[in-house]
Amino acid sequence: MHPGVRPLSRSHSVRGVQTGDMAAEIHQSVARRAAILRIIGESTVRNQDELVKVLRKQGFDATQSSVSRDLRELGVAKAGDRYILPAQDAGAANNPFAAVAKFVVDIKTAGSSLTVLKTTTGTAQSVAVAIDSSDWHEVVGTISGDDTIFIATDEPKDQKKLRERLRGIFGI
Amino acid sequence: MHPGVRPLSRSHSVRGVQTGDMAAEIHQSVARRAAILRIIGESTVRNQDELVKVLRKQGFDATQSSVSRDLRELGVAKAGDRYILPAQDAGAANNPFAAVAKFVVDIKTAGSSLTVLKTTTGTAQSVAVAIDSSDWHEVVGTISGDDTIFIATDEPKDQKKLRERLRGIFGI
DNA sequence: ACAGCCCGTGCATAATTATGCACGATGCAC
DNA sequence: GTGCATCGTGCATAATTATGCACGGGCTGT
Repeated sequence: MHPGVRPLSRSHSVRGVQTGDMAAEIHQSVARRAAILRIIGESTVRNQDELVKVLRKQGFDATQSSVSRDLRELGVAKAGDRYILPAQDAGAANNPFAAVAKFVVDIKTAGSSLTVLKTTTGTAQSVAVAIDSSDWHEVVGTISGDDTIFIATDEPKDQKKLRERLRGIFGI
Repeated sequence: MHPGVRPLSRSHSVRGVQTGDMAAEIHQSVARRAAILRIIGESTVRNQDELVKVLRKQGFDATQSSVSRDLRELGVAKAGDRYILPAQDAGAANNPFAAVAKFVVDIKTAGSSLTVLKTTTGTAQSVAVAIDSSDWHEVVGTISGDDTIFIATDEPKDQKKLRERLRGIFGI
């Protein structure tokens, strides 16, 4: 057993959570950044100290410096006295998933190399094109049918990384 | 004569300027704010001191504090290391065609009621969903296969109108 | 076991931005 | 003319944000 597996096991036993939450714990800053986007989208945030406090209420401990780095990484802007989310208009223009994300209904894995997406009928190909155009280096290949897409990755960590990314994109 | 008029007269006699420039002089901050928007739109501005310098080169004398107030008033945002203009186009965020337009390869008509779209393989359904979501009142109904979409309209003028609109959207 | 690499983080503080205060200019009413 | 209100401005500095540095954790290879 690798030492890295132990926190995983402890987390499992204390919280009784499922695999999805354990993955979220491994990628702490990923979860925190998602929370930041949500907080800013839902309320007015005027400065980083305020954001630090709101994050703490949601279980994230981070200092102003980490938050500054997060905001920079996320492309969040400050207009006058409040933070605003990255412009969705420009993002949508370059975001291949903007109009096809809604077609994805489920994400599963098969073994350690295959990720399976279920879509609404007849839309798999469009979603697959968006995935292909993203050129993720973890992805070895994709194949799509009518409502199902298979995405092959090499190592287990690649599959895990891909799954987290897809969850973020499709909100599943 | 009011004492306040004297500097104006002196300015006129010394510079030989015209009414336009006198108006610009009266509304100094209005012109400066327009210049700020132009500068930010044309180049990368990283901090307010830099903007003060560029403004000075264009004939505007203002300190960092005035510029800060201008930017606040103009709704200019700072994202990471640069200033960005206020979002001009929120409409694109709601554009259902943003990511599927590229799938359409041809537009034809059949008779006076049918418009036929050809798409890349497997993507017709996604494009049809975007068309349905637009709720154009000229459209009676749509049906899609793998790479073909039929759009029914009632009168010839409706078909013509639809075709022009689709040409505009898909650039064909 | 170790060393090396990479990444995220907090601390301290440099850099940047915002703002309180006082002032000058302008317009208006008397 | 004066007095008052409003506005924009600069100066000084408070508030906010960004970043250099050191550290710890995780991962990989030997």
